Amino acid sequence: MSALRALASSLGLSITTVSRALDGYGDVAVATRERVRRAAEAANYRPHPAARRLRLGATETVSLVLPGDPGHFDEPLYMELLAALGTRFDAAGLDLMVLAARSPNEELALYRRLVESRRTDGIVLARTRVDDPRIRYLAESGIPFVVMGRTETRVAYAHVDGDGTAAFADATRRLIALGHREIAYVGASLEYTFSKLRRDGWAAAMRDAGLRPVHVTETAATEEGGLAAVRALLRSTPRPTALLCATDRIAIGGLRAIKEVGLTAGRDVSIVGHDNLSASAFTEPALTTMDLPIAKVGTRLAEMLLALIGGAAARGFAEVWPVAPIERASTGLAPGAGGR
Amino acid sequence: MSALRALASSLGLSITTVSRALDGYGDVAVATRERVRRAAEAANYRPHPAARRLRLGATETVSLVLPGDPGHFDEPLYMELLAALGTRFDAAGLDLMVLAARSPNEELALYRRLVESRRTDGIVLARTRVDDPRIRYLAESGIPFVVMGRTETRVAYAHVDGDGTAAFADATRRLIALGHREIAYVGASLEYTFSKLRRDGWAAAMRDAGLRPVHVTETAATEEGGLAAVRALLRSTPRPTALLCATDRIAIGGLRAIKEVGLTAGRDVSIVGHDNLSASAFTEPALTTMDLPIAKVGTRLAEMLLALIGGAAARGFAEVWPVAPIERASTGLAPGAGGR
DNA sequence: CCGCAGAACAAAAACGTTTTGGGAAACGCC
DNA sequence: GGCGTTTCCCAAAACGTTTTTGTTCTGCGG
Repeated sequence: MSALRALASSLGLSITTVSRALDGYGDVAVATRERVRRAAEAANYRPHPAARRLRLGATETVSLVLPGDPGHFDEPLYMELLAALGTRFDAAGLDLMVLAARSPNEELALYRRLVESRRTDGIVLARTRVDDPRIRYLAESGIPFVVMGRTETRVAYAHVDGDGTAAFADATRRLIALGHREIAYVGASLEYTFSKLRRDGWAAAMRDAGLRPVHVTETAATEEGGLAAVRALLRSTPRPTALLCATDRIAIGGLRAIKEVGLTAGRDVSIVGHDNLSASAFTEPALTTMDLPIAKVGTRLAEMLLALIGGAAARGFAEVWPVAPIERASTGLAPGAGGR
Repeated sequence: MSALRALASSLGLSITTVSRALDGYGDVAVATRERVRRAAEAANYRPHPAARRLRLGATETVSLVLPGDPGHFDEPLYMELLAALGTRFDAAGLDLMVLAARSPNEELALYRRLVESRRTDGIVLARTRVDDPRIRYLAESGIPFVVMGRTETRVAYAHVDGDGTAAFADATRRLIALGHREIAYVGASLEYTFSKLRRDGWAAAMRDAGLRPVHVTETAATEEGGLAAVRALLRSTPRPTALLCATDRIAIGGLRAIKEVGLTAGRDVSIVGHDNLSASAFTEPALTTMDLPIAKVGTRLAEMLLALIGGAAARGFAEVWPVAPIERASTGLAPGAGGR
């Protein structure tokens, strides 16, 4: 016998009344409502989720797809994002489901399957590309979704992102103030929006200062990628005296490249990252970086998605948050720039 | 009209036949089955999950709770585990749901809610403690669950773990062979099984070599924790010449402590970690560490859980995998040990 | 005293599947 | 030709809720 039915008959009531009492409807006497509530509490009653979902036509579930970029998804940031999303959604009574794409090309198909199978009320999407077919598809499908990051599109989509452009422009200006002139940008593939935006910030600040933004490298957003890219950069002439890296992982690889050629980071070559990984405070020298409060971003994204599921329009939800600079020892005066 | 009903009527069949055709039952003519399959394909039909789950009495969902240890859960390992679990469960048609505990004390309550609300067919549990109430509860509740790691209990529970004891014993022996005598263990809290087991391996190898395992430190499994712990150790007399750290994050903090006092890791002090984080290959010097293939562990755990859900008994599922040593530059001959 | 409104509860439908228990037609066998 | 067996299909029940649509009182105004 269904749990609800058992509860009802034990109380001598109909399941209708019990259900409505638990949902706090007004058409059940206060005394009865309380009696039902206590009994439900005592019996530890919970409505059967599948039954509820079937009846309601809602899945009470939101989903996130881990990008299928082998070796790239392991960024600690995702963990923090997941945790924040999880707690917020849980508080709202929604389940958070995670899928993993096996490869980048499989990703779109996964999203497609997700919405077609009607297993989810909403989707959280991250690691955006400048031209992002996933976002196009989701927007077209009409399913509520929120995005961590940005993309280039004319349709409105709910998102939160760090202001990488401003942050990298600021960082560039700070380096210029320290006397640097040859400042390189070491980015991830520019098809990723975050990488492109950060490059734009760097390039704009360079031009504003009358400098030419010549050194641009695209590489994998890993330590290995950073190592290879910076190795190459340090062989170019004129040799950059400062390196603006799109991520901390790239910068950590860059640090090693600097050491490899006998230079000292923070003195001969300044280097800056982004993400403020926990390891970045412990590199040698400690890495200058930038910080976006991922947990807060996650919570905000969750709230946006809840609103969208509730029927709100995506149009109002577009937020670009400031990124906090974190100065550490890996940046300093340009060599030969003279005292402070 | 339900999708199934629509499909059936468009084919001039009953929903029974369509359902059975799609499930590949033998009591529907091959021709009909194919016809149905093609039509379903064309209509992009998927059974409504909630309806299916209600009827089947299965949630087709498994869950994992992110430990509510603020600042501790961000270990990249979890990401890799999640990805592996996700792909394997997805292949089996199960959804992977993640919850996040807000604090360690809230964790047990979360598991309780999880099983009581009947929202999940199985649970994956990680970050085990020597005395782990979560495992006791789950075992008692009868829900299928698998564990990454071990715990001390008399009940059988399905698990996969790295053989930290053997790995740390081996590492200790290697350090002894390099001439080290004062070898310290820098662990996480010993209430975590992994930390206790690794300490046991170290201690056993020390005693086997006639050395006294005196230097044991418990600290947070973070870079900060490692920094503080190693700082203290380097002030003790006799000063350890080698440090066996329970995790890479601890070791990364330790590296900085070594540098702080003007010593050189790999020459004056050897240091070893565990986890083989991507950053560990890029520390200065590169960190000697150990590697457990987390993705494979995840896949295996998923398979175990599938078997358990299928009715298998937990008794047979207990695996302890070897951990591969990764030699890098942070270990070397003990000072004054004389050439090889 | 009649009728009516409101309060408190209940019967039944609906959500979209899967599966049980047939049932009709075709077939093989004596 | 009758009879059991297969083969193929279907009607209906069931899963456990929520919600729609009543129904039965009670109290009250006229």
